[in-house]
Amino acid sequence: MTDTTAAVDEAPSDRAQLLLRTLIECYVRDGQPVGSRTLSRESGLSLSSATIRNVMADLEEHGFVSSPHTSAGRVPTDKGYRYFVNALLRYQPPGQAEIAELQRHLEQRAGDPRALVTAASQLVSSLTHLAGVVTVPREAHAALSQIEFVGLSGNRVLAILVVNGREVQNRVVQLDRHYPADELRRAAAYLNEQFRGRELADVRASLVAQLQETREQMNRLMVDAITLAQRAFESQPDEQAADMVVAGETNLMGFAELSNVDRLRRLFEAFGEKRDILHLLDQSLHGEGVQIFIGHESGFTILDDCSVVAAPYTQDDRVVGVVGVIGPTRMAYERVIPVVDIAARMLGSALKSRD
Amino acid sequence: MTDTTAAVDEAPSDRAQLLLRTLIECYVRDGQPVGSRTLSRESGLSLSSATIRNVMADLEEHGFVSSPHTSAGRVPTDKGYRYFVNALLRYQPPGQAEIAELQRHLEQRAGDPRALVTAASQLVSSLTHLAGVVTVPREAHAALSQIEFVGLSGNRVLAILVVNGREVQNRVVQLDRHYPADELRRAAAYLNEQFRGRELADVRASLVAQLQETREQMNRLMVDAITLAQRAFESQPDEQAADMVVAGETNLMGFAELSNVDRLRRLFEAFGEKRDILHLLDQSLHGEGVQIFIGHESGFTILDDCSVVAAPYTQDDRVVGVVGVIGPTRMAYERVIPVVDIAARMLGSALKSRD
DNA sequence: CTTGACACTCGCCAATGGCGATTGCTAGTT
DNA sequence: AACTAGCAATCGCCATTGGCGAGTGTCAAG
Repeated sequence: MTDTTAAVDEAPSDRAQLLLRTLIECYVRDGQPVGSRTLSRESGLSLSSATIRNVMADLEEHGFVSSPHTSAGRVPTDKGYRYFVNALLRYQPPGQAEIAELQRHLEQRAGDPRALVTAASQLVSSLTHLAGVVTVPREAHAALSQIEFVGLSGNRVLAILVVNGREVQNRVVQLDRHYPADELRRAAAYLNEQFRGRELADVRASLVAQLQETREQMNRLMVDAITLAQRAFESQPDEQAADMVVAGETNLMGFAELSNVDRLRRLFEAFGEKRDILHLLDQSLHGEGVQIFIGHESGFTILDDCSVVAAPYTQDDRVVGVVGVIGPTRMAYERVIPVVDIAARMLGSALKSRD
Repeated sequence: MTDTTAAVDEAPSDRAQLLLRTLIECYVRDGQPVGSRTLSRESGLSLSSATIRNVMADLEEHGFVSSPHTSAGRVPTDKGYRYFVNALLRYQPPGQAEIAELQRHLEQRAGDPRALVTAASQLVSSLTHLAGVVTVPREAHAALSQIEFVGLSGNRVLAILVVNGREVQNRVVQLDRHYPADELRRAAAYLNEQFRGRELADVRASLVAQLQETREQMNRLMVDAITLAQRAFESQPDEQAADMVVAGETNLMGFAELSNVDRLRRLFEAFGEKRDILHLLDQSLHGEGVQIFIGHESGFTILDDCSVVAAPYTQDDRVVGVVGVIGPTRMAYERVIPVVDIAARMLGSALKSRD
């Protein structure tokens, strides 16, 4: 323990760091365990393979690499990747052409959040050759621009909410009596005057309060109008439930480490059920900047050989969702991370409500 | 050629038919080539394996079965399946419980075509353990119940079309001048009075005609109203583009014959691109009842070891879409076909506009 | 027409052994 | 003290081998 090399545990020497980086770069490139000979060739250091073997033994002892079996080079562990990502990574941002393409595709869908999210998912997927995952924006910041009612058959009323000046939401409400057209119009006019520009959640709260208040005054018409509105607001649209858009899942087939059909199946089922993945992405929602879950760090065994790179994106300076990619642990982090980062920023600015 | 058995080419004897049926049933059940011994046990006939071998040789000569290699039983060919489906099939309809479940899930989504289609896709998928595919209904039969306009910011107007008394469509139209609220209201009132109950396509045609007519009278207000309406109708909503909903694709992983990751990948990419599959399903649209494409019959090499079972479904006696499943050629046709048939009927009746 | 018998074919599987890549260790070199 | 060359040992990979079993085609006898 009193070694002159001061192996302070956890902190590899400069040389070991360089070798770890080279090893990971080779392994990500070739997908095969990296031996000491290869490393001595590719590291740039002029060291013999024997020396490198010693270093590798240290790295293995500290848990940064491991050998699948006796006579097969070394492979990075999750801990190795983690150290690499935290300390050794040399980012390699996408070229101008790719950024321009990203920009172009997003710009031309400005105004339609759903289309934007789909495009963002496809774009990060195609730029990284991994699976793209983007959660749909939360409507946390939803200012009511306008509300209208349209009577349907059978005591049903269609409520149309225009939110943030551009997004339209429909909700069909089943009522217990028929509301004639002019009553609907008056109710809408009242609500528009009263609540225009306020947050949806805010509006809902006010409605409850007003209903209480007005009911005591026994003003029948008002009570009905407010009841109607309240019904419209309480029926949370289904799409409101947290959701996400996945793109390019098929990119994940063909990675040797996921070629186990059974594992692949469970992974795809996780994409389909969305629940676990959404839960994971939620964690990035509260963080800042790009976040990375390597292998077991995600906490879901389905993602054991996968990493998730995710970044929150904003709408008008408020975090409303996450854009990310899912791929094998062995991914080109130096290229993936900048792509996700940029995509999240661009999605944010494309979502900005500007009127 | 002057054989006493009168092998009139193409028409196997009764005994051969029975054996072909047994062979296919065994093969579908076990997934392994079926030998003469197994067949003599399972066919019910009291024939020795030697006799059966002779029959199999005939069947092979006529192309109904083939042997993967010398000493491995026989496997049905596409032609064998085709004959089986056309002539030998003993349908095995789903039980009451399953039908009730189907009914229940569809009923409770009545009125929301998109949800119905999704549910139908999931249901056929889970009942057959294959991939479910359902095209979204064409809006061929779309009677206008009501139209309303809501002014948005920046000269944009939201047109709300209520169709078939229950379905709601939104279209945002960008106009070249601002339309005040009362003008929008008057335009809507006019259109409702004029066109309520007519087909959308019909309405569109009338609008063009009227525009011509009215323009000559130089009635500015009318022209603007009709122009507005026309804009609303011409902007075909994107969702109108033929689309489909796939469910349970992951069921296809795990079938030995598709376990080739590369083939699986291309199959999944075909699901994602939708184009080819939609094209195939379109063919069922014009047919009647359940239609079956076995192996190469689909014409798409991606589906070479797959069969597609599809049936058109109607809305108010008009064919508007197709419900189907995609699975390996080796599927339990006797169970799958009735399920698809029933699902298509039920989807049709759940879609019926009833007001 | 059917059947039992027989020779033959061929995939599957497990055992085998050589090859090559890589490692840990040790003794020697700088 | 750090590095290196050399060496024995390990182990996966791969092709070969041979035995086993399932199945086939054929043929003569019933």
